[in-house]
Amino acid sequence: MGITKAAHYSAEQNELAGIIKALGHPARIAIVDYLLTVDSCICGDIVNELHLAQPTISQHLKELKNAGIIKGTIEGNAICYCINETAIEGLKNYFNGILKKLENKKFNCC
Amino acid sequence: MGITKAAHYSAEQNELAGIIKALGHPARIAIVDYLLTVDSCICGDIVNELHLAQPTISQHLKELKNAGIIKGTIEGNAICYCINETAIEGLKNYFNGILKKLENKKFNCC
DNA sequence: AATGTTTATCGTAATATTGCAATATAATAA
DNA sequence: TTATTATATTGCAATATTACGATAAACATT
Repeated sequence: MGITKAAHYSAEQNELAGIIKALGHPARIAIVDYLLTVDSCICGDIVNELHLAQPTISQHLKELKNAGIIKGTIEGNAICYCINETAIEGLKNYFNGILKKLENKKFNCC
Repeated sequence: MGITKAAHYSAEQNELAGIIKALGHPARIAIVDYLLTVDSCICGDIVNELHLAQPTISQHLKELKNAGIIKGTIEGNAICYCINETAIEGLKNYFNGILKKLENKKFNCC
């Protein structure tokens, strides 16, 4: 990013943008896709699934975790990552809220 | 962004990440917020609302438009921007789909 | 035609992101 | 203890994003 002026926006706008930004990369969409397909969630095999080096995956996982989109717990040697349902619900509600506001608008002219 | 390897992901993943990324900035969240509050959508006053210079706003509007999140039509001298309901529905459906998949998963252990 | 108004584009500086090799850390296995 | 395995961190090069001043383009008004 460049020089984002976070101070100009509300806390809600900054937080929401942060969460959404975390999903705004195909690798991280792919990680979420993958977490949904596997029934176990010991997820070292993400490195084999995506064509990215292990440090790169680790970095993407960290960003998803910081944004609250995934949760991780230590499972002995490995780490268990899974999707944080609450965060996804929050995003669904945000977009649903936009749709409801659009219904109440007098003009959405374009 | 750095060196994103778009070729490694599916067309759906790339497209979705692009749309989501467009909303992953507080200024663009604020623009969407603002478009929802005004009943007219002649939107030159976005420049007064957000604390950003006119070229910066124009650039953000362009990105939102490229991503399909807003639509713009020429209204004489000015331009009328409004939210593209279809795109928002798509995003809502994506997150709703994740929630449904989570319900069907045997383990979401974390 | 000349002026003003509104939005877009260009060029560029400052900063952020992406990806990876090398290395570190932490737990397990031999 | 010494490997081995799994994940994280560091450091860096390549690239992308953000913001803005200057300017252009398009239309409206006088």
